[in-house]
Amino acid sequence: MSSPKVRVRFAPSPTGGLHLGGVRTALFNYLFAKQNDGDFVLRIEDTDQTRFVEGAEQYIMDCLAWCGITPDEGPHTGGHYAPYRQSERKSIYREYAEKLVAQGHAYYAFDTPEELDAKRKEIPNFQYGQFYRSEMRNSTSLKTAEVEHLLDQGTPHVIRIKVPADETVRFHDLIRGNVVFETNQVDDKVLLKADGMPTYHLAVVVDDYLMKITHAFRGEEWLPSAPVHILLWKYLGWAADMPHWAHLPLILKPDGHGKLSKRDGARFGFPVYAMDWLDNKTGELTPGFRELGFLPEAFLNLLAMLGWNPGGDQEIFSLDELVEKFSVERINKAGAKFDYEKAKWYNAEWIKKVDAKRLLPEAKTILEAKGIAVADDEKLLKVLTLVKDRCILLTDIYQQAGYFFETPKEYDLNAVKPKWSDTKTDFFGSLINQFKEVPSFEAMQLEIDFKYLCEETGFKIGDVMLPFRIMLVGGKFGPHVFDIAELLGREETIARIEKALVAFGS
RNA sequence: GGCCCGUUCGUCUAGGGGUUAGGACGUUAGAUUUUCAUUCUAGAAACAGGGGUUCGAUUCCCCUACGGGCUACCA
Repeated sequence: MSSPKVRVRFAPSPTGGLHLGGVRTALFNYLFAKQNDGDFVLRIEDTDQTRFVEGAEQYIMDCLAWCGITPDEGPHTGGHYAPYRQSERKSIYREYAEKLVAQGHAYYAFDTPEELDAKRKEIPNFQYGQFYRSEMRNSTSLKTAEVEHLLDQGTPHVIRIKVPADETVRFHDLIRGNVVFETNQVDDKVLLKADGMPTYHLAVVVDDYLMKITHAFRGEEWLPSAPVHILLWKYLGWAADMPHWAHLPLILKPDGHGKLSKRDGARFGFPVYAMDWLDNKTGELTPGFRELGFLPEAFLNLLAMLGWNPGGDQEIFSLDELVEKFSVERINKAGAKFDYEKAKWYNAEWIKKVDAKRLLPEAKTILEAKGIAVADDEKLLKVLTLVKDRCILLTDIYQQAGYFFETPKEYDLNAVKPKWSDTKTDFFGSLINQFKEVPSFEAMQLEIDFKYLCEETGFKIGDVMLPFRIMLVGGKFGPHVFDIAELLGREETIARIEKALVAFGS
């Protein structure tokens, strides 16, 4: 019998922005699926109605689309296993929970939140499980008649798994090897909440089964609850179909204290979310990698290298290469601290690597945001070719390319004024005349003429080169001056010299 | 506290019973670029500690320490 088609899922909760770790989980799922000609499923885990955030689901879709790892099935795409939102699957879960109760693997519990709180205060290290189960109000401790009465009255209740005593749960993790838990340490997790919604624990098992998921990649934070899931797979009679587990190492804060969270962005000065996230309630904007100027290629690349590597010296990988080279065996066990400096390096490498044409849409957006409307794509393309290697973030395009489309508003006068003189004014006057007559306005020719004029007037090239740059650019940066002049064209170059002469002379 | 997972330069990591422990980011120094960035060259920088096993452990085993995760009618 051949093994079933590989199917993986990315199952986020729509509770806000999608952070780094989430995208990496999605990426690893995607890589594994595509490498094995499998399906990548998006499932929205919106079973907690108190944490549901409007717009978060669309945001997640947009993030995946931006990254280029779009799901084969999902709430927007559809698929054979729809619906893909757990809230829309609500009616499915009760049946399985009740089945577990009937089999004695789960039970009704009537404890109120207040009662649970009290118990937790009273008993240190309280666990709702075999040791205290009998002290609580549930169908294992109450008389059958009383349970029926409570049920008939519609008393709010949950269904909890009945974790057995003195058993050992063993399972194989693709990343960690054999993992062992003693059931005595596992508590009776709630499976079905009082509002009729399943908890993650029930929903993930039922849906993974129903959706024929073969491999489950998720964060390491889920490792402690894995025994509950394993038990559920067994009790539901689906053990043979249980997916292979792979618990991914966490992405940690740069200072190594805890897993990376949304708040760390502001604290360390880097983005944590994939894209800008606007909290409609507080109006708070959490910046994203996309808006800060990251290329999705770079974002994915750096994420992939956080916890995985193919073994060689190569560090730059396209998505296709990642799909080809990815292997679960080479995922690390230890958590990785996020390093923003290295993240920026990946981005700079990708900007260099990518064709200028690829940058066109982003460049236009960035320039337009600064009030520069680019009509001439050809010119922008030439400009980008000239300056893209000098950009670390896409947003650097404004500084590096803006002056090609806009006369400098300010000049770095400190770099010129102290050494300015009337003779320099004369020099540039002559330069204007020369530029007016140059037959073809090309960088090479301009440079030759410029140098010739220097010789003629007795200026050292260095003395007039920098002022010339500042006239055209505004500051001490940018590619070769004569390349800039050529692109600016005769008219604009001369206009800028004339304008700057006024500023420098005053 | 309990349980689980982990531990190679500051960071991401390669390696693996005998190696000058390799690469990358960052950092330092120099070269190039008559601006800045790039680029190039060189340098500093690591096997958490203690016990075993072994002729030999950074590598295998155990313990300790440290780090992380979980411990909700959140995921």
